[in-house]
Amino acid sequence: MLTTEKVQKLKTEKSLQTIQSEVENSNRIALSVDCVIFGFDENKLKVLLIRSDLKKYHGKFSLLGDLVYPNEDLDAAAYRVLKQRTGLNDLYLEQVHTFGTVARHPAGRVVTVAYCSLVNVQHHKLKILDNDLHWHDVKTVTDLAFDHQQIFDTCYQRLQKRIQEHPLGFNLLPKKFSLRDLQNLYEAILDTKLDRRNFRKKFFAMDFLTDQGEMEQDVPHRPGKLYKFNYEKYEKRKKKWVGIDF
Amino acid sequence: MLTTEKVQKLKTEKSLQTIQSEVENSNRIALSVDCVIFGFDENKLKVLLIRSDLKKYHGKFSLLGDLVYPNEDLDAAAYRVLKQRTGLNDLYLEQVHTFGTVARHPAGRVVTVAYCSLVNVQHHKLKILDNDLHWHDVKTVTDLAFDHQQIFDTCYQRLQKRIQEHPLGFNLLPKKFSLRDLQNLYEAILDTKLDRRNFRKKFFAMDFLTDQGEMEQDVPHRPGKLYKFNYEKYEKRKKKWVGIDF
DNA sequence: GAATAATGTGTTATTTTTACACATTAAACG
DNA sequence: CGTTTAATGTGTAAAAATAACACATTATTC
Repeated sequence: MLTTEKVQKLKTEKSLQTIQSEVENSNRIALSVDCVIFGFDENKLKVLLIRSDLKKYHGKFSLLGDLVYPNEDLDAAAYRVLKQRTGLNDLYLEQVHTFGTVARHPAGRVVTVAYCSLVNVQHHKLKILDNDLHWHDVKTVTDLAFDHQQIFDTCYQRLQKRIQEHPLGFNLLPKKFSLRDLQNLYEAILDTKLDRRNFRKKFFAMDFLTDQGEMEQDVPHRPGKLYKFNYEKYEKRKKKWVGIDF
Repeated sequence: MLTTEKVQKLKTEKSLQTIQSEVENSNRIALSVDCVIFGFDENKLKVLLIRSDLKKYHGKFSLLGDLVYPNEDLDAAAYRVLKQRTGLNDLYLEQVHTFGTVARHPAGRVVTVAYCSLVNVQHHKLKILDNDLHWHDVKTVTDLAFDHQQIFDTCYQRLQKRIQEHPLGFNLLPKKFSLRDLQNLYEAILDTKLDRRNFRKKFFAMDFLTDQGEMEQDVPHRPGKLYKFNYEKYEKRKKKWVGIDF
């Protein structure tokens, strides 16, 4: 693969060949990616799960994962898994954490990199439903296969944190949404109740929502206004967070 | 390594053997850890660097890294590297990000997991100085070997963020420190100037500093009081951050 | 047309953050 | 020893952000 060139071995330096031999099979480890894909539907936060395809974990659910190919970028592997398993592509995907204890996988040493993703359930209908792929209410996620419960918990905590720092939530909503939709989303993700008036004030003050002049349809009560999130405005005004606080 | 048991292959399930074969050599990848170790000295933020031990990057500096052993937990590998290269142990170590583009290492496919660490330069004198191991001012870190510049940048940004959310900074200071020391640390890490009065007010309000009744020694001006960070009090009062803000 | 259930809005009190100035103390220096 | 120097140590007032809280409005349902 690499051109052989004459290299000197100095006291403090190693040749490419030396390193290459260290990178040989004996030191290699299987590497996988696991995707924790959050969605929002019926005012509940959901996560994509499938039946574990490993007999040992028969009946248990697991995250979407697969081995990383030797000639494939890590991030690309995460996108591929998502595409292969769900038919989804073109969405936000963030690396969260790498899990690497020796015994985490029953088939041998497999280090896995967890990715977190947020998709709009309305606009990204699943195209593949193999292995009971389904949206699972995060409130009832327990006892996943492998160490996937730990991975899920880590990603969920990260989501809770990130959602407060960045406008990720809008990826989970339809393009046009009411402020009630938005508040429901935040309440579901943060698992808390928020004051409606202060919530609205907060978001209006940010000034990233544009009034579409449209109203909700088919709601059994006074319809609310529909808004769009203005990414351009957000990008321009993005603030760098400074404030010591713990 | 694993006991062979009779397993049925169902439509949606794989046997351990099937998975094991997938985890075979052809799918394995070399995995390394790289440590970005921050210290603080002479009112400057430093980072531990060594000369790259790879001829191709002769003269360039690099982070402390090594391959992960197949039978070694990922976190353990990071601690081992730190110990082996510097003689240091018993310190805070946090996983930051995993870098996995195909061509990031000239010797072949090597995915690396970056760890970030903060050490007290005063209390953790380096015991090993091979390969020009030294504390390098972060302001002059440029053009590192491999993709280590990117890794360093990522870790530095993470540090800047984490230092504002958690009391990590105290790991970089002597056990007893003046408020000026503390402010210098924050100013160095965040690369900004802070108002002395507001800074003091902030930290006193947190109420995690205990007055040691001692004063600075050998300073060419009015000595300041020395404080200790009270970890117990912090653990009890730790606040969960809630506040949508972006 | 009355009841219902939501949307939509404003004020006040509290807390947090920012900006800013002067007296105090110990060391250094003549 | 007294003066200068360079830092520590403290308080207040304005501004901004947050939290608590109530009532009129609108569309639907019955």
